[in-house]
Amino acid sequence: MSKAERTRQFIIEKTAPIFNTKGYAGTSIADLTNATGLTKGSIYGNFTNKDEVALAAFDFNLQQVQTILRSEIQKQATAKEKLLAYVQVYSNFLKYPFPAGGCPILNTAIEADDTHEALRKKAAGAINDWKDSIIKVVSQGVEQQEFSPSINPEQVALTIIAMIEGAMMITKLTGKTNFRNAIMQSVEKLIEDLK
Amino acid sequence: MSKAERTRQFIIEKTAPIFNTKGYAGTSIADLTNATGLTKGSIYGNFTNKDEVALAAFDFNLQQVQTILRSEIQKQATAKEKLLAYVQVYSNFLKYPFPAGGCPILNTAIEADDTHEALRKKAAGAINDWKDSIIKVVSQGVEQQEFSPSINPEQVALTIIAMIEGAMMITKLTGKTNFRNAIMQSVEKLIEDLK
DNA sequence: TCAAAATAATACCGATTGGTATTTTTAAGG
DNA sequence: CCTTAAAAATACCAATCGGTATTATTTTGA
Repeated sequence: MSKAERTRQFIIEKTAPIFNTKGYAGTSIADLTNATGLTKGSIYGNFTNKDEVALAAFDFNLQQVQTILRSEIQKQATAKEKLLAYVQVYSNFLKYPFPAGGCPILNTAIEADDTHEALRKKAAGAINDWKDSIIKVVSQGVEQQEFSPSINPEQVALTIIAMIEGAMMITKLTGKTNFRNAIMQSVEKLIEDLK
Repeated sequence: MSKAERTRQFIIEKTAPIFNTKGYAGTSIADLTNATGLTKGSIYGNFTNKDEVALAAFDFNLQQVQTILRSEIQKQATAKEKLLAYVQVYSNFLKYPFPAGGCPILNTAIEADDTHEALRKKAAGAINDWKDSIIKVVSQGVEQQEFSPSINPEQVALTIIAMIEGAMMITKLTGKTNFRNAIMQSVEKLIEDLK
C-alpha cells in the first residue's frame, strides 16, 4: 500500500464518523482537517473535493455495518435464526463496532433524498442490497419448508427493514432503549409467525 | 393580527418547506430571503436568529401533519378504523396537504439527534405525543372489547410508528411506491391481528 | 545515496456564512 | 391628516465556506 493509499484510508476512517453524525451539509473541510490532523492541501491532494470524501466515508460506514451483519448471520444455520440475527445485532448495536452516529443508510437517506443525488443513489443501492439479502434468506426458508409458502419474501424483507430503521430513529431520538426493545420484539414476532 | 404577526407567519409558511427538504444546516439565510422575497433585515426584525425560524418552521410542518391525521381519525368510529386511518393517510400522503420534504419528525430526528438539542427535543416530543395518541386509541379498543386484553398498547404504538417512518424513508429514498404499499399492508395486518 | 516524483503544508482566493447597525419606508392611532 | 412608532431595506461586518496555486518536505526506486 503506497503512502497515498494509506493516507486516503486514514482520512476516510477518521472522517466517516463525522459525516455520519453531522451529515454532509453539516460537515466542513475544517472538520476533516481537525479530525485527521492533516491540512487542507493534504486532503485535497488525496480527494478531488468534499463530495468524494463523503462518498468514500459512506462506503466505509456501510461496510462496517455489513461486516457485523454478515459475521453474525453466517453463524446461524436455519433461515429463522439468520433473520433473528438482524434483531440480535440491531438490539445490541452498541456492543458491536457500529459506526458512530447510527445507521449510515438511514442518516444518508434522510439528508440526501432531496439534496444530494450521488449520496441518495448509494443509500438506495444499500437498501436494495439489504432487501435482496433478506429475500434470499426468506426464500431459502420457504424452500426448506421452514416458512409457509404463502408468504411474500419481498414484503417480509421490506417490513423488517422498515421496523429496524424506524426503531433506530425513535431510539436515537428519545434515548429510550426500551422503545427499541418493544419494536424489536415485534420484529421477532413477525419472524416467528412466518411458519 | 398586527403587521409583524402577519409577516412572521408569512416567513414561517414560506420557509417551512425549505427547512424540511434541505435540513437545518443545509438551509441558509439567503434561502429564507429568496423564498420570502424579503430582506435579511426583515427576517431578523421578526426572528432573533436562524434557530428561531427553524423551530417555528418545525412546529408549522408538524401542525400540518397533525391537522390531516386528526381530521381523518375523527371521521372513524371504531378503534380499528382509527388505527387504519394512519395507514390510509401515509399510504396516500401525496393526496393530502403534506409538508414538502416528507415527514418533519423523521427529517428533524435524523439531523438533530446529534447536532441540535432544541430541534431534537421538539422531534422527541412529537414522537411521544404521537405514541400517546395511538396508545389511547388502542386502550379504548381493549376496553370496548374490540381488541384482545393481552396486547401491549405501547408496543403496538411504537411498532406502528416505526413501520410508518421506515416506510417513508424507504419510499422517499427509492421512489418505489409499491415498497410503501407492501409495508403498509404489514401495518394493516398488525392492526387486524389485534383482535 | 541521491535525484525525481509524490505528498503534504502554507498561503491565498472569491463567495458565502450568520448576524448587526443604520437608514428608509410603511403602518397605525389619536 | 399627520406624527410617531414600527417594520423593512440597505449597507456593512468578521468569520468561515469550499477550493487552488505554490512552496516545502517526504517517499520512492534506480
